[in-house]
Amino acid sequence: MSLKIYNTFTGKKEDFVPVVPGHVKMYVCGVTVYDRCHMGHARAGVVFDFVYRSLKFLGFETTYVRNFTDVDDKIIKRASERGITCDELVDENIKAFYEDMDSLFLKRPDHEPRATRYIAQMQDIIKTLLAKGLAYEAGGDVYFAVEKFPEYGNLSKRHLDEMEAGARVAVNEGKNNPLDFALWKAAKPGEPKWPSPWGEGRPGWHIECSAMGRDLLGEEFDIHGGGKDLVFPHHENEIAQSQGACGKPPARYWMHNGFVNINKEKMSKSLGNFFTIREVTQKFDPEVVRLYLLSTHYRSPIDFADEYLREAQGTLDYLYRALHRAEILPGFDYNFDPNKADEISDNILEKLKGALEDDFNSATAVALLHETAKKLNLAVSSVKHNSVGISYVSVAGYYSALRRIGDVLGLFNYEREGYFKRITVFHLREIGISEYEIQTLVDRRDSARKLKNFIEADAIRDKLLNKRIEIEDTQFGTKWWVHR
RNA sequence: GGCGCCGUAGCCAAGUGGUAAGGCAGGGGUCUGCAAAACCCUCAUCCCCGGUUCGAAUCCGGGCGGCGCCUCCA
Repeated sequence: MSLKIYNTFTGKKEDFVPVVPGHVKMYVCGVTVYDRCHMGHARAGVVFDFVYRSLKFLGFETTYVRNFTDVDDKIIKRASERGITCDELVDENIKAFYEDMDSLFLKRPDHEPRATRYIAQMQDIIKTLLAKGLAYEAGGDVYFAVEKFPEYGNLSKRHLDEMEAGARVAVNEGKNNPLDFALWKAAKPGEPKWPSPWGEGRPGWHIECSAMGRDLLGEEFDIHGGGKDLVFPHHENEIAQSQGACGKPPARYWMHNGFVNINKEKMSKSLGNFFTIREVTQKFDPEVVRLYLLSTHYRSPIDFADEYLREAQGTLDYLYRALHRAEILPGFDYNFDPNKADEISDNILEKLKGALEDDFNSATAVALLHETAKKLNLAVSSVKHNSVGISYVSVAGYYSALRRIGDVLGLFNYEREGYFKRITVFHLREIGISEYEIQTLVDRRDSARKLKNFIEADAIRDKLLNKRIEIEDTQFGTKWWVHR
């Protein structure tokens, strides 16, 4: 099998054929940096990070571009409300963006262009469009004339006459057609501005992606991604501009991720039902958030609720426990020769490949995570019970396969016991008990058990359980952890 | 009003022509002093009605229900 990608443009899953064999060029719309990122941004970020990791896993060389929109109406408005400059606002939010996205273990794209650094390239495109008669000037503004571009509406599957009938389009006196959109906006007093052949002003929203995509990836690249809400008008307009100027659509495959919902409704600022990334990662480990977001296919909507995150948390605990059990096995070798485990891991990774090639099916990859962890647990317990040499090979095979799946999903970033230490510290502070206190109680219970004083031992266990500390008696001694 | 998506077990969620992945919850076990953890077993015929087909959750038509876009938005 080979990679198949659902293309919004055709509405079908298609065989993926890159412009340059073996090399994928991908452009994903980033954020407008006027505020902190919410879970919707997290989903788009995680989804395309997963796509990026998948492409690499599948053996493609990949060039990934994700932009920042750092000039825009909302930025101007917010900066003036707060009494700071646009630059200050932008810098602050880019910094916050990196804190949030880094916390979610997103790999940095190869290029992260900012719109304001591409003013000249945008103006070049606008000049071309004017020269071709696809755009017109109106009092310092420049608009794209949608009627001059016959393919307009092909991406979002709508037609000009239908949209005009919709009548929800704002009327602007400068425009010939209410659906025409701004390529260049004349500057109002106090706004950021750049000189141009049409007077001082600033670029319209859509033109930046046309300019940056072309500059960094060329006139025709492979994948263009973003949230579903960008299909219209943003990507539709981007195609109009780029194709209008260059003669061909900028990208071959258009990928759009579904929304994050709250109670089945779109999370949005206007509904006031949104959560910022930092609010969520304060309650749940970022890897839990990743695992949850990837447990549903990227095109489907995903409902967001603590209850669901808690389930993902349970799964992540289970996975880390399985890894940990293998790691503490006497004689476990982190540097085990992977060739010896080939048959096992190859088989699993072949399945992973199948899932990724099927339009990046992360949900199936997550299922594979479960299956592999279960087999790892079995292999570990068989080693414990009869120490047959061959089982070590199985342990190594399942262990490395599990980690490999985790890599593609962006999980298991915490080394060895790091994950458990992290959640322990996090929750103990919340519960208000120290590790020392816990260990003292655990030791007292062990003494009681040795004397077969089970009433005392169980009383201590209950006491710990009340503090959400769970006890596990193993052949290697008594372990405890925070029950979440 | 136009366009589009979706409807799989109590819940979450894959599967898009050959007789339903995975997870949570539930039930029954193994292990354990008892637990916990882990493992094993168990738990659906795919919104409704027609049609195409040897065969459909999967294709077509019609309903019903939910959601999204058409305005800034991941």
